[in-house]
Amino acid sequence: MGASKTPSDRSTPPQSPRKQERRNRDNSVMKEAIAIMAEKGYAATSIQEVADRVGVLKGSLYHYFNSKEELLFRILEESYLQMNAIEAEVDELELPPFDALLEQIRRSSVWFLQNQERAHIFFTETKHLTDDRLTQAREWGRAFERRLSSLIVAGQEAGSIRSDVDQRLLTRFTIGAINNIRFWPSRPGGKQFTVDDLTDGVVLLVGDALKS
Amino acid sequence: MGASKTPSDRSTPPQSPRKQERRNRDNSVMKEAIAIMAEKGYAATSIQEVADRVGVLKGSLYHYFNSKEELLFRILEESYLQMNAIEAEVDELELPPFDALLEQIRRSSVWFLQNQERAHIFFTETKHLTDDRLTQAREWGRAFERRLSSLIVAGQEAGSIRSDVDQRLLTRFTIGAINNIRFWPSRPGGKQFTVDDLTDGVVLLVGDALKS
Amino acid sequence: MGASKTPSDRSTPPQSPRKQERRNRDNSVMKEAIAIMAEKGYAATSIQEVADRVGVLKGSLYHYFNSKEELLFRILEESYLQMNAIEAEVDELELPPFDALLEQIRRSSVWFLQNQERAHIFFTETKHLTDDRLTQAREWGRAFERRLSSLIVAGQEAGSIRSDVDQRLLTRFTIGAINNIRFWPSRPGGKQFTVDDLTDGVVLLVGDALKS
Amino acid sequence: MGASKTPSDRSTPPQSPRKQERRNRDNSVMKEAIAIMAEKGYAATSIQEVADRVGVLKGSLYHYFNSKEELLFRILEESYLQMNAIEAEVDELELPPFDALLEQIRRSSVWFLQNQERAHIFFTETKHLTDDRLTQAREWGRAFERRLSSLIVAGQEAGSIRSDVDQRLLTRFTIGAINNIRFWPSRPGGKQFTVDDLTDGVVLLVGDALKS
DNA sequence: GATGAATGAGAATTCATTCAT
DNA sequence: GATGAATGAATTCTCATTCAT
Repeated sequence: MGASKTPSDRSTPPQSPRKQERRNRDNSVMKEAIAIMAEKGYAATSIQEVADRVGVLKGSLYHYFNSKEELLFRILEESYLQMNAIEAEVDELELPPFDALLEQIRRSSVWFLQNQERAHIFFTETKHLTDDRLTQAREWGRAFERRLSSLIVAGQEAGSIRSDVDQRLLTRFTIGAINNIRFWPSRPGGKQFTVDDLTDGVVLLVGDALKS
Repeated sequence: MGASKTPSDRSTPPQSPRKQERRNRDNSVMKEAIAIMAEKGYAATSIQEVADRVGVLKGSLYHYFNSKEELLFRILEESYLQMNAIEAEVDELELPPFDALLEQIRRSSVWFLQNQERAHIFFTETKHLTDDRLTQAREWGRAFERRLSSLIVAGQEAGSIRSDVDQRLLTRFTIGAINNIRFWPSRPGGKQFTVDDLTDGVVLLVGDALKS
Repeated sequence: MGASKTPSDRSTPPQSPRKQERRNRDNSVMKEAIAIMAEKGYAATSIQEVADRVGVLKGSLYHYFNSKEELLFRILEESYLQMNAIEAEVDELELPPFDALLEQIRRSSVWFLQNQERAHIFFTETKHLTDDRLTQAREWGRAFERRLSSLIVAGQEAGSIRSDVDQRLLTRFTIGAINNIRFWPSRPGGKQFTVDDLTDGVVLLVGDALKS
Repeated sequence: MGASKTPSDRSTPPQSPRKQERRNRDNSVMKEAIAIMAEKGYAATSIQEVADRVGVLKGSLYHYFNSKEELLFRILEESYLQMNAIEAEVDELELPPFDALLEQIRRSSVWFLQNQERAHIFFTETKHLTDDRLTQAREWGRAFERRLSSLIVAGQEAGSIRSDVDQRLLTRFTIGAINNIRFWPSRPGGKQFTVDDLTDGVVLLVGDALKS
C-alpha cells in the first residue's frame, strides 16, 4: 500500500545523533514553490506539483501554510523584506541623491539577479492576492516607487538629475530598468555576463539617461 | 448592448445582409478574451468568463477557436503581426541606424500604449503555449530582439551609438525600456500624460543612454 | 488532438422521436439529495453520493446547483413554500381561532407525514446555511411560529384556548407536537398506522391540552 | 446535576498531588466536544476544533479517546446513564402509574433543560454511530420508550390515562413533548422562563392531554 | 451558429488518524 | 502525556472540452 513512505527505514543510526530531517521542509517548501511559480506563474502552479518536488503528500503541505494564496504572500513578503533591507543599507551611506539613486539601482539589481525567481514572482504575481493581502502587497510596491521618486526629485532639486523630463517619467523609467534586469541573463549560449557586468551596465545606462 | 443576448437575432433577414454580426461576434470574442487575460493572466482566465462577457454559452465559443491555447495564440499572433508591420514601416523610411532605432522605439511605444492589454499578454503569457505554437511565438520575440540588436550594432559601427557597453546589454536595456512603457500610464490621479508625452520621454531617455 | 470537430457527422438519427432523457435530472437530483440528506444529515452527505444515485459524474451536478449549500437551500425553500401554501388554504376557510389552529395542525401534520424526509431536513439542517440564506431560512421558521402564536393568542382572547399557561409555552408545545409527528410512524413492526390515524391523534391530544 | 461520572473508576489515585489536572483535561475534552457537536452536529465538528478549544494539539486528543466516534459514544453514554438514574429515582418513589409518568416527565424535562446540549446530541447524532455502538445506543432509546410506554399502559389499565387513543400514539406524543422541551428556552428577548416555569408547563399540558 | 447537459480530469482544501520523539 | 509532522483518503468545486439537438 502507500508509496513506500517508510521514513523509519533508517535502521543504520542506533541512537539518533541527528534529529533533523523533519523541520527544514519549511525551507524546502518555499524553495520549490518559488521555482515552480516563477516558471509557470501562480495560477498554473499546483499544490500537487510543489508537494511532489518537496517529497510529501499534498495534504501535508498545509502544515506549512494555510492556503496557496498565503504561500504566495509569504514569498512576496520575504522578497519585500529583503529589498527593504537593501534600501536601509543605502540610506545609511548618506550619499547625495543621485549617488544614492545609483547605489540603490546597483544593489537592487544585484539582488534581482541573485534572486531572479523571487523577483519575477514579485513583479508578476501580486495580482493573484486578494483582500488585505493584496492591499498590503500593493503598498509595498508603492513604497518602492515612492522612494525612488523622492531620490529623483531630490536629485532634480540638487541639479544633478535632469529636469527637462517629468520626475514621474524618470521614476517609471528607472523602475522599469531595474525590473527588467532580471531578464538580461536569460538567453544562454554565447559567453555569460557576470552579475557585475550586468549591474555596471544598468547603472551606467540609467545614470547617463538621468543625469542633467 | 449589454446583456440581452441579441434579441434581434431570429427570423427577420432571410439572405444575409448581416454577415457583420458574425464578424462582430468573432471580434467580440477576441476583445473580451484580451481584456480578461490581460487582467488575470491566461491560466486564471476561464472560458466561462469569456463566454459570459461575450454573451454566449461556453460551448458556443468553440465555434470561434478550437482550444483555449489556440485563442491565446491568435491574440499573440495578431500582436506580432501589428508589431511587425511597424517594423516594416520604419524600414521604408531608410533612416540611418540610430535614427531608425529611435523611430522604432517611438512607434513601438505608441503601439504598446494604445494596445496595453495585448502588449501585456504578449510579454507575459507566451509561456503557456506548447509545442509548435510555443516555438513559433518564441521565434517572434527573438526576431524582435534580433532586429533591435542589428540596428544597435550598425549604430555602433557608424559611431552614433556608444561602444563602451556590450551591444547585447544595450539591446536588452532598450527592449526593457520599450516593454515597460506599458506600465507607465498606470497610476491615475494627478494629471494624465498623453501618449506623446510618454513616447517623447522614452525616446529621449533611451536616446541619451545609448548615444555615444 | 486539435482541429476535427466534424460537425457534419450527424447522418444517423433522421427525425428523433424521444427528446427526453436529458432534462428531468433536475427532479432526480432533488429527490436523491433529499433522501440522502434526510438519512445522513447535510454534513455527512457527499456530492459524490448524490451523483452516484442520480447516475451522473459529480461535476455534472453543478449544472443543477451552484454549491452544496444552495442545494440545501432549495430543498428547504421548496418545503417552506409548500407549508406556506397550507397556511394560506387554512386562512381561506375563515375558521374561528381554535378551529383554525386545529385545522392548521391537521394539515401540517399530513404534510409532514407525507414529506417526512423534507420535513426532517427542514427542522434539522437549517443550521448549515450561512449568511443571507441562513437569515432567510430562519425567518421562515419564525414566521411559522408567529402564525401559530397569533392563532393561539386569538383563541385565548376568544376564551376557547386556556389562559392559565403563557401563550409562548402553548406555542412551543404545539410546534413541538407538529414537528415530532414526523417520527411517529418510524418504528416498523406491529400494525402500521395510517396518516389519518396519526393526524387524528395529534389533533385530539393537542386540542385537549390547549382547550380552556 | 453531575451525578455519576464514575469518578471512582480508576484504581484509587495513589499519590500525586495534581492528578486533577489530568481529570480536568478529560472533562474539558468532553465539555468542549459537547458544546461544538451540539452547535454544529457531529459530522461538521472537527477534531481540530475540539483541540483548539481544549488548548491541545489535535494529535494529543487521542490520549482521551480512540476515535471521534468513540468520543460521540461516550457523550451519548453519559447522557444515557444520567437519564437512567432519573428513571431509577422515579421508580423508588413507587407512585401510581399516571403520577409516575408525570414525575418522569418533570424530572426528564429538568434534566433536558439543564443539559440542553447533551440532550440535543442524544436525540440527533446517534445515527452517526456504527456497528455495536449504534446497536447499543439505539437500544437505550428503545428502553426509554418502552418504559414510558409501560407506564402509559398501566395508567390506561388503572383508568387514569385515556384509552380512546392507542398507547403507542400516546407514548410517542409524550416522548415528543419531552424531547422538544430542549427548544423551548431558545428565543431570547422578552422575559426568560425559569426551568420550573417550563417544566410546570409541559407537565400540565401533557397531563391534560393524556388524562382520561 | 448556438444550446446546454455531460464528461473526465484535476484543482485546493480538510480531516481523522498515526507515530517517532 | 504532549507534540507536530505526515499520511491517505475524501470532499467540494472548477474547467476545458464534446456533442446531440
